[in-house]
This record gives sequence, C-alpha cells and structure tokens, in this order.
Amino acid sequence: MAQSNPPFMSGVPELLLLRLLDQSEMYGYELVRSIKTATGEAISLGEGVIYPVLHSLERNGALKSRRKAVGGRTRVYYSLTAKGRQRLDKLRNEWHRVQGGVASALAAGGHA
Amino acid sequence: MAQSNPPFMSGVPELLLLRLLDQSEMYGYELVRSIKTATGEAISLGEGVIYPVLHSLERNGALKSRRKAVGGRTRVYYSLTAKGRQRLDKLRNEWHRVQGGVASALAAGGHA
DNA sequence: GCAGGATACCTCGAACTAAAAGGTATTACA
DNA sequence: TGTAATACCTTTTAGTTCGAGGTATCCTGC
Repeated sequence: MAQSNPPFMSGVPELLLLRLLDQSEMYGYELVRSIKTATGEAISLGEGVIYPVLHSLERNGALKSRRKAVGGRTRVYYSLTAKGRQRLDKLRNEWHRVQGGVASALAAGGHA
Repeated sequence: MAQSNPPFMSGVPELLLLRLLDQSEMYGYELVRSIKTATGEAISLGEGVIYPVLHSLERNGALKSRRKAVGGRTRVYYSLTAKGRQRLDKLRNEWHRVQGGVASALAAGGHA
C-alpha cells in the first residue's frame, strides 16, 4: 500500500510563507523577495515554489485572498485564516523539534 | 536544460550520518538506532534511507568500509575519510546557514 | 514609438529525496 | 519449531522543489 508520510523535513517553504503572511498581507511576487530578505539571503525560493504553495494553502482554507488593482496591474493579496494560524503553530513546533534534534546530534560529545 | 540544484534543505540525513561516523565507526543497522537516540527521538530514518546514502557516500570516497564478522553475522563498519570530513564541514555550514535563516524569519518582529 | 527591463500572474516537466515495503540470511530464545 | 531480533540490501512509490517557459502590463530611455 505504500502509504508514505511526507519527508521529515519538508514544509519549510510553507512555514516561511505562513509566518510572513501572519505579519502582514502580501502578494506572491512580493513574498518571493521577502523570503530572501527575511532569511538574510540564506533561503531563496522561486515563483515556481511560491505560487503552487499559495494555491494549495488557499484550497485548504489556510489562506484567503483578495485581488487589488494597483497601477493597472492586478495583485493577489493573501492573508491568514484561523486555520492558517493553527497550521503555522503546528509547523513551527515541527520545525523546532527537528531543529533541536539536529542540534543535539551535532553537539553530542563536543567534537573529537 | 532543466539542470536542477538539490532542494535547499536536503542532505540532513547525510549530515547526521557523517556526524555520527565522525565520532566512531559504526555499521548501518546501528546507525538507524543511533540517529533516533542522538536526535532525542526527533528524527527517525529507516533502513531504506540509511543504506543508499551509505553506499553513495562510499562511492564518492567520503566513507570507507570494512567487514567484520561478529557472532556469525557480518557487519559492515563505516568510517570517515579526509574527504568525508570536508563534506561534513560543508554540510554543517550549510545547515547553520539555513537554520539561521529560518530563525531570523521566525523571530522577526516578535509575534503580533 | 519602441525596445528592454521590471512587475505580476501562472503552469508544466524534470529532477531529486525520502518513505515504505519487501527480500535474504543468521542467531537467540521460548 | 517458530518467532523475534539482528544485519544486509533493493525496488517501488510518493512527494517536494527546481527551473524554465508563458502571458500581460507598466515604465524608462533612446
């Protein structure tokens, strides 16, 4: 039956998106740049990552969107729903768990 | 030509393996359990993950192995080469970068 | 007036990783 | 004798992320 859990360390893009959108409403193109700056250039996610995640989060009811015309162009602004805030908490905890686990493993026994 | 870089956050299994093997020689089946305990149960990787990584690291010259018969069963012990130590350093740095990036993003602006 | 770059949206295909399950063989123990 | 644990391994499947491509508008410089 091969019913596979998601990779133990995925969902970081999702976590970052939710985190940023929790602070303020944003649109996709903006998020692409925000992720870069918010992570101090450490992480850079392309549009091919951002948009699909945005759409799937909206389908799941974690995000809601509204279109806004700005200077002739249309932007789609996303913001968190209650469900999205729950999801954010969950992913944040997941992350801390994993991050802590790796830290333990790296720390153990000083280093030779 | 669609020449894709590895996902920005992969190589954690590899990092853990190298880290443990840097501390002491170990065999595959043992590593499966060690990863679990070393990460405080936070991360659990099956044999289907461990063995392929071990083999590919050996092919790349990052690990060397020796067979040892223990009580009728054969164990394959792996240990780091100089190249493996370099690889470990590199992955450790990568991890710190990414981990730091996520931390920045999560910390920014306190929270609401 | 038009070329080029930035803004803004989106999707598809390929690549890669990791998960789960299955396969072999030996030892230990009940 | 049969079941669980040890120890190795591979193959199949699933899931994520990457890169590139595609459309359209706006602004700037020439």
